[in-house]
Order: sequence, then C-alpha cells, then structure tokens
Amino acid sequence: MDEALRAVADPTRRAILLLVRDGEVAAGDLARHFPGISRPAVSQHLRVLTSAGLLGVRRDGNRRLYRLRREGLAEAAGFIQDMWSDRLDLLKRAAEQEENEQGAR
Amino acid sequence: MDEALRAVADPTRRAILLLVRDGEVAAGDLARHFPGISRPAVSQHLRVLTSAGLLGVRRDGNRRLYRLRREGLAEAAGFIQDMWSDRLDLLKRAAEQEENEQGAR
DNA sequence: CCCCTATGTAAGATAGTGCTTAAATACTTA
DNA sequence: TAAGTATTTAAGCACTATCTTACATAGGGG
Repeated sequence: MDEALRAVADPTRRAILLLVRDGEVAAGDLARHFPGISRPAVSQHLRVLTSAGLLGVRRDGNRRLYRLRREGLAEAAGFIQDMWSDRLDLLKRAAEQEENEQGAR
Repeated sequence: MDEALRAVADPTRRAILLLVRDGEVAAGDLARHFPGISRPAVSQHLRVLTSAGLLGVRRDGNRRLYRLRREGLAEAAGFIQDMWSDRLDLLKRAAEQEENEQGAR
C-alpha cells in the first residue's frame, strides 16, 4: 500500500492514471499529453506506477501499452475509505470489537 | 487534494491518522507511539497533516489536542474511489458523457 | 515570580525524487 | 541487414522531505 500511495501522491502520475483509466494507451501517446516534460520522465513515472502495481503493461510490436490495474489500488482505497468513513461506521466497528473481547473472555 | 495525498503518502503520518481516528489525542501522546523518532519530527508531521486539512487542533491548557478532519480526505477519497471503481461505473460514466455530448449538439 | 511540563520552531545534515540529456535496447520495414 | 521508430536505462543535478539537536514559546503550580 505504501508504494501505491506514494505513487499516487504525484500529480503527473495521477494524470497518467486518468489517461489509462478507460483502456490501454501506448507510452508515447501518454508522453504526448505532457508537453512540459520529456519522454524519459514519463517513462520513469510509468515505471513507478507499474512497480506499485497500479499499471499493467503489454507489448504490442514496437510499442508498450499500459492499462490501469484497479486491484493495485485496493489497499490504498481501503485505508482512505476507512479514514474517511463517518461515525456510523466507527460506532459499528467499536461495537464489533467489544463483542469480540466479550467472546474472548 | 494534492497536499492531502502527499500527506497520506508517508507511513508515519498514516499511523498518526489512525491514532486520532477515534477521538482527540495530545501531541505528546502521539509522539509516545513512535519511539523511533523524536518529538519534533512528530510535531512536523502534525503540521503537514494540519496544513493539508487532515487534522484539526484545539488547545487544552498546556497541551494541543489533535483530531481527524474527515472532510479533508474527501477529494482524495473521491479520486481514489474514482480510479478504483469497476467497469460498471465506467460504462455509466461513458454513457452520461455521450448523453451530454448529444445534448451539446 | 521561578520552575516544570508540553509543544512548536530553527537550522543543518542526509537521503530521496523528479527532471534532463545521452546512450542502449527492441521491434519493424525496406 | 541497415535504417527508422518506440521506448527504456543511465548518469548527473537541482529541489524537496525528513530527521536530528538546540532553542523558543506558553501555560500551570508552587
């Protein structure tokens, strides 16, 4: 999870994720969306995202097609949602925990 | 959102968020949970989290009590969930967009 | 008032990140 | 197999983050 959250902390990488959200995109096409930065820089971001499990890659002849790996976000999404969820869930959790403690005695 | 996601990318800060999830905690009590790092370091993490809108502070005499600000996570949670949500949502979004484009013509 | 506790701020060392240019790898096509 | 296209890897550099120690601030209690 740590790697995934670190990866998502960068705005360029978030933009990349948005670009591949709806299907496969070639590295070059991705790089074209960032006129401000060089292709190698984008390539490095792709490596970070891939290594974090957030992207999958496939070779298609010359090109490399990247796609979103939603599973990679599962843990991170879990944490965020856990923190973000409101008091109702909190009370529920507390109740369950207390129940477990009761059972353990 | 950028600041919130960057803040959450650090494991120590995530641990802090977990500690304040269920209620207010004094800075010193938080620091005690991290024997490996100094109190000032924790204080700096608290500043980052507060500045990102993820924590709220309140003075209580000598001490400062920190609490989780769930609202601060809203945007970040939205992004993650948006990326993490499965193809059903995706198709729905595509349909809506197409509908909008139709309407715009 | 003086001292103790709780906490934050400042300054500096160190490590990590993200960018760039140059070179390497890999596939495609004539 | 030579040349072209797509992409990654390498090396180096500037900027940022995180930690540490030393100091400053602020409230509480004798």
